Amino acid sequence: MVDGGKPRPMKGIRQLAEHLDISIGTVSRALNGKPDVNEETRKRVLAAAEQLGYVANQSGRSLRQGTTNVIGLMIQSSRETVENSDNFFLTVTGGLQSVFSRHNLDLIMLPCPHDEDPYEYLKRMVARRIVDALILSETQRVDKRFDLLAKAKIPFAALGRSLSGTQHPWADLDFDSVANSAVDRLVAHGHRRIAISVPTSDINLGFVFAEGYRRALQRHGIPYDPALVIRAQSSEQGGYQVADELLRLEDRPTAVILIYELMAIGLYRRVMEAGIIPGRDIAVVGFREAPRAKFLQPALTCFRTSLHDLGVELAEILLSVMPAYSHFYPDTNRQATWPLELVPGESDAFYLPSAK
Amino acid sequence: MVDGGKPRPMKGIRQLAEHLDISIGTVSRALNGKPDVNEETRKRVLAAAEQLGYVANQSGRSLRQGTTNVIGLMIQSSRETVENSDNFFLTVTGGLQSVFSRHNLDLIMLPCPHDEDPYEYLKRMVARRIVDALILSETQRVDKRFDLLAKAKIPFAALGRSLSGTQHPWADLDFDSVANSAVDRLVAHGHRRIAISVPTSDINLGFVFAEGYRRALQRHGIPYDPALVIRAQSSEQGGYQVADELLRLEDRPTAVILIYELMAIGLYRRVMEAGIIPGRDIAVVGFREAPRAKFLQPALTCFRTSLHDLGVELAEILLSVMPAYSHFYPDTNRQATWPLELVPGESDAFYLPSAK
DNA sequence: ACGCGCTCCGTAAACGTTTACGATACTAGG
DNA sequence: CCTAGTATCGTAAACGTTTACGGAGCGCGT
Repeated sequence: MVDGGKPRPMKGIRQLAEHLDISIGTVSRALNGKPDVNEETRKRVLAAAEQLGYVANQSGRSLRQGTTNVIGLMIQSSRETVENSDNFFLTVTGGLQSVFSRHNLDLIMLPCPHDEDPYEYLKRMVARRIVDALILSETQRVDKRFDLLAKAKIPFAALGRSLSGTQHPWADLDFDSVANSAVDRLVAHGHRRIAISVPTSDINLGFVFAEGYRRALQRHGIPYDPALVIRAQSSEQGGYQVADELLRLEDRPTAVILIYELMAIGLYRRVMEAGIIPGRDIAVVGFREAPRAKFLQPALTCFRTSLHDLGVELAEILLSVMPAYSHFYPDTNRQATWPLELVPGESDAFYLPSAK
Repeated sequence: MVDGGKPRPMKGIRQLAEHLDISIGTVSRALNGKPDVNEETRKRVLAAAEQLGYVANQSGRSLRQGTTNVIGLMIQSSRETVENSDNFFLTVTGGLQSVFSRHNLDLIMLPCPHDEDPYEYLKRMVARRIVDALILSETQRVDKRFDLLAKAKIPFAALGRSLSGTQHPWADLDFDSVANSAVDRLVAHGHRRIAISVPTSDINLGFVFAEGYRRALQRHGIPYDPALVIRAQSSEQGGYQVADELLRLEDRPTAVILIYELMAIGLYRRVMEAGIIPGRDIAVVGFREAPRAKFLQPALTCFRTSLHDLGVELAEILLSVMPAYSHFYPDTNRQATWPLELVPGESDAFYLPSAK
């Protein structure tokens, strides 16, 4: 052995260059797949890099080419989110990464602290240029963050819709038609007094959900009663409160649609305390996680989808608005409502006598 | 108005300097609170920076001073994690951030893709120098990642213990004494044949949990039966499978300890299918989330803790091993087992006839 | 022999900061 | 008036990359 074959800690591309006895520029070109470099030397460079464990310093690279190869997913982890979001984000993240990794992009999650204004937090992250592009989640009905990103000219997409940021790219669960189908199904079972739960925050999905519900009622000629739209946290506790509200109503609904399946746990509990059996005395339809719903007693009728695939779609949408990658995804539809599939359970299986 | 008061997009500290008509070095010193700068000019600089919306480019800063002011929390989001971890991470993250933000450190989450080896992923992240320090989670019993970090001389702490990385700093839930207390309580109720669920993966908490269980049995003179230690996913599905296993045993246990409270949903379901009523025919004790457990029917006896405060503790532990911050937390205990508190429910309230 | 094009490689500038160092002005003490 | 000391500021180097540019070597056609 001639000299140090032992991989001592890499300092930078310079060390690698003088170890190979070629210029630093050539090494860089070799590593980055640039055309004008001999295939023979490229192999040597790659081998040496692998052996010495060299990985390009991100700060240097970012500084030079103004790009970080990192995509940020901002999550607010608001109180409500912490209660309800489950592994929603982790699952979507899996889908996102499966696409990003093909382009050597890394995904990081940016959790906005509870006590910081999301807008300010985002502004800070944008200014620090720590990411090349951003994915926003938990979109509000009006959400100033879109204007911020548009003004900063940072590519972005959203996990969820918003009225702000005209025509911004997004992918979102089809809350609208879920509410629609749920009403349809319940009406077909003879129900006409149907309650619905919506989130307490101004998150846009609540509005979309409620609009789908309202539209379905109208289609069936059922009058809209605001008292049946119940705001509650998307948690077991929230489900308990929903049931509480329902029991308090004089003309008690015979069915209820929950925006989050775990709410059913609290709701079941509360109505049973009142001697009411879910699936027999009251119909319940939930949303979003079929495997979980199956284990409730009675099994919750629910809507299922692949959040992973939603992540894939969203990743492609984002890349299609990033100049450096848009040629890979030229004809992408920039706004995707993600379908869900009904999974029948026993929680709404009974028919009201009034139905024929 | 003299000239452009309108904040046009900031290019860098240079623009800011010539706008103020002072040197770039002084601006930098002013912004960073260095001593040798006139208080008067510092005020002017800060005001101008605020007005023009200048924020230091992170790449430039990182390149120069070799520090990023970012802490990474690596999460693996393995299949099992996605099923079970819930908002565990988001809640702990809140605690972490409440400490980090005091030091102007940002926390990002690094989700390792399912199809990538965690070790390789971590190596990549370390080499790219995207973070100053790292927090590992979902620690395996033997976990090579600790050696990697030690070798790379990157400050780190772990959310969870491991046998690797001798004396590495960590904070962890006290799985040991939870299992202990659960057994104590069940034995006091007259149970002697007590099953326990552990994770399917090699995550260390499963071993710790099982050890506490085993130790408690020994203390009570109850023989250890390996058939009663049931490996299952920490999910509703897993709970269902646990119940399945229990029902298949010839000498059926009268009590079961679950490592994750949502497993109770599946377990309840399965045993009720067999005509067995939880809380009457079989005692169930769960773990980790009291507010959720309360809404199960019967309410699950459970152990509660503040994951937020666990995050706070972990953050302080990490900072205490970071040279730049260690003087803030000089006498921190570097290894913290986090206590949990029993929340009695109805799922284990009954006493076996054999108990006096 | 000459010019041209091609392949491959080295040189050096540039990215935006921070910071060591030196320069300047001013104050105080003699 | 001179000097030392202090407060404040400007200058320039350095961090590790990427990349525009030019140069060397070579083959080939005229």
